[in-house]
Amino acid sequence: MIIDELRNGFSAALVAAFGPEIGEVDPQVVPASNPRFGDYQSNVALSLAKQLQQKPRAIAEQLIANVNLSYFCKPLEIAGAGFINITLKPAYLETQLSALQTDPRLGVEKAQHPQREVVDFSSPNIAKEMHVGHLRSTIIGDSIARILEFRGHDVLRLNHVGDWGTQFGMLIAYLREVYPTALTTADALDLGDLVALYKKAKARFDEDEEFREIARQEVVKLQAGAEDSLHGWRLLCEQSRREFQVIYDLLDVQLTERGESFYNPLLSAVIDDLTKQGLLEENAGAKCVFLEGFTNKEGEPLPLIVQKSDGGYNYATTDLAALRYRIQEDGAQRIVYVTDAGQANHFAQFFQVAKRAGWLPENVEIVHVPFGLVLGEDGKKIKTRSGETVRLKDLLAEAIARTRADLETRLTTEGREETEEFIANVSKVVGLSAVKYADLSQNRLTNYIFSYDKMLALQGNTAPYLLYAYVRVQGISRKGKIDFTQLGNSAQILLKEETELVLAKHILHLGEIIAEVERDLLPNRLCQYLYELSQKFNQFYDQCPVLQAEEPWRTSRLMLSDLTARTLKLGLFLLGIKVLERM
RNA sequence: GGGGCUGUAGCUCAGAAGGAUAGAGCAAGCGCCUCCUAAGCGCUAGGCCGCCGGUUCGACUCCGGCCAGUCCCGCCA
Repeated sequence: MIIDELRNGFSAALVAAFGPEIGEVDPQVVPASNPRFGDYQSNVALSLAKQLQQKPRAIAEQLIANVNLSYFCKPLEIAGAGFINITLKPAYLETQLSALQTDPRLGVEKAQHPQREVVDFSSPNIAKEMHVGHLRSTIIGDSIARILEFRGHDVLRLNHVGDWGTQFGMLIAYLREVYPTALTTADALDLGDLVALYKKAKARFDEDEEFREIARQEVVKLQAGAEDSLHGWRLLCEQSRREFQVIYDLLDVQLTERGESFYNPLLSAVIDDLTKQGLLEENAGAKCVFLEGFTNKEGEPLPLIVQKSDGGYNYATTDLAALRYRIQEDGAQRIVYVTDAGQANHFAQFFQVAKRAGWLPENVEIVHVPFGLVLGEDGKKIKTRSGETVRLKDLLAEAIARTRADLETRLTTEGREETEEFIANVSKVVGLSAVKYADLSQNRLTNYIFSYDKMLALQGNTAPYLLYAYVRVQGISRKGKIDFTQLGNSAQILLKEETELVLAKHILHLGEIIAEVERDLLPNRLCQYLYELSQKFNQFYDQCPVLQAEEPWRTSRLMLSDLTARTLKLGLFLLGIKVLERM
């Protein structure tokens, strides 16, 4: 990457000017804070002033005298208090861009040390419908997985579905009573009815002591492997799985299902090992590990319960077992959990227990990637008009339907005729892209206000705006009957106009952005980059005729347009978004 | 009571491993289609970066305290 080359150049200059011990300091090369300061800047002279007992500008001068970057940078300039401004030579940019012409990775390097990484995301519950709460985990998790995969990591995408535990005892016990066929015959009930029965079962569980006991017995039967219970359970899982798959197919998300039940045989070993470590204590009949740094209202240490007083295990036990399995059997070097921010406490707690139990080798990193809630336009938790949780299926269908309505209106006003197939496809791609992009383009830590009108808007930082920029490039190739792959190896990119230079420089930043997203796991940075790319392309498109330009500018501009489109396509792919040729 | 996250323009949000006058979009106002889709581009206006202190040559960014919102806090996940 260009920035690495600059860093190396500055580090060498630091050694040459001030000796090897100074060579260790960070050369502080960053993208310029403002275009009028050039392309990059180094702030190292300011921070060295005290240590070297010299004025920043004097340090900067000595540095510049020792920097050897003239083969691709214009003469370095000192500005302000001692900033060193760096501007790249257009000829160098032209060469770099030409090199991208044949590079399918568009300059994005592979990770130097590829790792085995687990991304745990989506995680819906069996016998319930996916709702808006699963939206962010699914979309953000998928994008993170795509980016890690593209960087060359060996990624295991795990769907830790809720397919075990108390709620199943409850549901099965209730079905035995009111609708036993559901436990013996596949698809006896549709999922909507199942969800309704689940709610009734829950209500019954909460108020009926006798039923509670029956439900508990059912959990014990299930965990012990009783065939009739297992059979019913499998039917429920099978049905839910198919429903989930409809959504995953629609969203183009790949996942390996490995639910909570998978870890059932490993739970007792967690308890045994914790006992051996001397971490386990019994309190009011429950087995727990008392935590450091977590206290209750009275200031006493808070426990993490790993075995309930009735002998059953809970999610903390499962999460610990899963963590061990992923490290020992999957060989994970990094485990990323994409769940809502409300679970931050839980993760901090079970991470602590895993650490204290010695289950976390030095080279393994575990990280919770939290995200905020999805809110309605009133700023409150999103609900349907009748106050129900919004089903994901309905939410996506609505986005597609609204896109279709917008599209049809536009076709009418523009007098365009399009086939049903075209309309259906554009509506689907734009609608789904809009939902994904609206989510991803926001810093995931904050709550996010869900608005169809905003996400489907044709202007601003939205999916339709980016898709339109891509479509514009394809429009050029259609109109001019250009095959971008046949522009010829000898063709040169020439950067003359300001908008061409600005666009070119932006294209060359992709690698830096991807590296940043990989480090911080913040896909909104990539969205920001792609939005700016689209803006810069539109400015170029406005200022510079392409097809009508004289050679060699015509070919150069065609190449620049194609590079923009390929960068957009790749970037959007990493967000899980498809492009369109026309819209 | 403890803890997490958030607080930046009227609205929705960027920016935070410290760096030069704080950025977009929407909404408002004004321009630009004989020319590759105007689903676009340009211009104008709009800010005690929640408050108070501290560290630093330099703080929206780091630290401490306070205020507000929100979520979580022993046998649900």
